[in-house]
Amino acid sequence: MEDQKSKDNIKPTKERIFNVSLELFSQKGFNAVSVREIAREVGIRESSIYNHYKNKEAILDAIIDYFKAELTQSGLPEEETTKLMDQGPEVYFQVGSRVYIEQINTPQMEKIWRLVSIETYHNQKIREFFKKELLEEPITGWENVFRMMMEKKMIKPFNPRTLAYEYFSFALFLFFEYYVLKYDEDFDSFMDMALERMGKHTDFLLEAIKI
Amino acid sequence: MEDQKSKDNIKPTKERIFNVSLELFSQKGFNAVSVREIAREVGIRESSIYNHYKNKEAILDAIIDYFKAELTQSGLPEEETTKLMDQGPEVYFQVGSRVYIEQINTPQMEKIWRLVSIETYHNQKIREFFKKELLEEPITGWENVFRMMMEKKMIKPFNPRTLAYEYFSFALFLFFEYYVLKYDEDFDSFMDMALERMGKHTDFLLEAIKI
DNA sequence: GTCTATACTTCGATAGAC
DNA sequence: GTCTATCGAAGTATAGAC
Repeated sequence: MEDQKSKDNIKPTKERIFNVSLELFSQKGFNAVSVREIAREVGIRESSIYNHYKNKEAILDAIIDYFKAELTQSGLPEEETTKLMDQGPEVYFQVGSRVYIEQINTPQMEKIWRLVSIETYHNQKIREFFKKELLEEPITGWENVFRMMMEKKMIKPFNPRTLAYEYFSFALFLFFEYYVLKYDEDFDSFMDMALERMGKHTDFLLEAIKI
Repeated sequence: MEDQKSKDNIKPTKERIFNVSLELFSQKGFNAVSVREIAREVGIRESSIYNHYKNKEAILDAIIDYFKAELTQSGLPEEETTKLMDQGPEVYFQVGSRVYIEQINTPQMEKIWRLVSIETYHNQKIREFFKKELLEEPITGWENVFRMMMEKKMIKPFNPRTLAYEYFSFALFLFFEYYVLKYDEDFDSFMDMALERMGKHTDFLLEAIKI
């Protein structure tokens, strides 16, 4: 099997610019990476970058677009969700969140998660994306899950939106703690850590609300 | 009463540099503010800045030091804490968190909270500060609170650290949502929003653990 | 599509007169 | 302690030869 370098070298230049930029942006942040540095790492002159992307911002836009597309196609089919829930809330949280997390945590996506985390404030496009796709959309999704569980008499009656926040804010906290505060430390991956701690969190929440 | 501008003009230049820098850093982030811009806003030339601070980084250091000092002296006295807790967990959470939040939310401090939020990743000093003072120290503090409540048989037995995370991660989530995602929107202040939503969160948590 | 060369801008910081 | 003047470094981006 070829190593990463030789595999990258036969890829089109535009794709190599994309990969190198993502790697550097996710490590240092957008502003801290220069076009010169990207070009050096790709192995071309900086002027050649502009044959593939209009400017530096356009590279970031391409990364965000890629991220959006990956997220959009990662949802579970409706019928799978219903089938899973019929096995009870415990199974739903254990299996459901594992499947979901695995889908959105490829090595490529890990870098983009990191980039989104560290640039959420500095870049308006990323901020809007975060608010919509990583906050509002999941909260509404979990609100619906809790409402369904209530209708199926699996859990006690609560305000489903309150439950959604109780559940999901902890996930966002883990996300922030891992990607922003502790990225330099020696975790294996976000997934291993998150799954274990989300398990404890879910146990606590379920104990409080299940019938 | 004098307006802010004339009050600022009679202050020492060093203090005016501090205030202007804090204002600008908290709005745009450290890197996005130039020494020229600070000087212009203060009303002096940029070379004069260096008579008061060694360099741009030193201004940021001064702000962080000020922030640390304010936080250190804002704790409640031990006896007050105990007295409050003896009135039951509901009172403790309602009154205790209100007093605490009020102490650390002066207009000056709001700007620093914001600055810390948006520069946590980009600046190593701020990141270490965040991890220690705004994450580990409060978590340990709340862990002790829950342990005391358990010893006083006010709440059911749980892992106190788990409870600390259940309680405090929601606060950090609100903090992040307000200072990073929604700062440009029309909230009155973090406090009004946070107190109301922390109330709901605390009600839910207490319902789950109280005896 | 890549190269060399360079324009243009902005930045942090310093020297030295007053 | 403030000013004028200026330096050197680094950044984005473009023109034009090959």
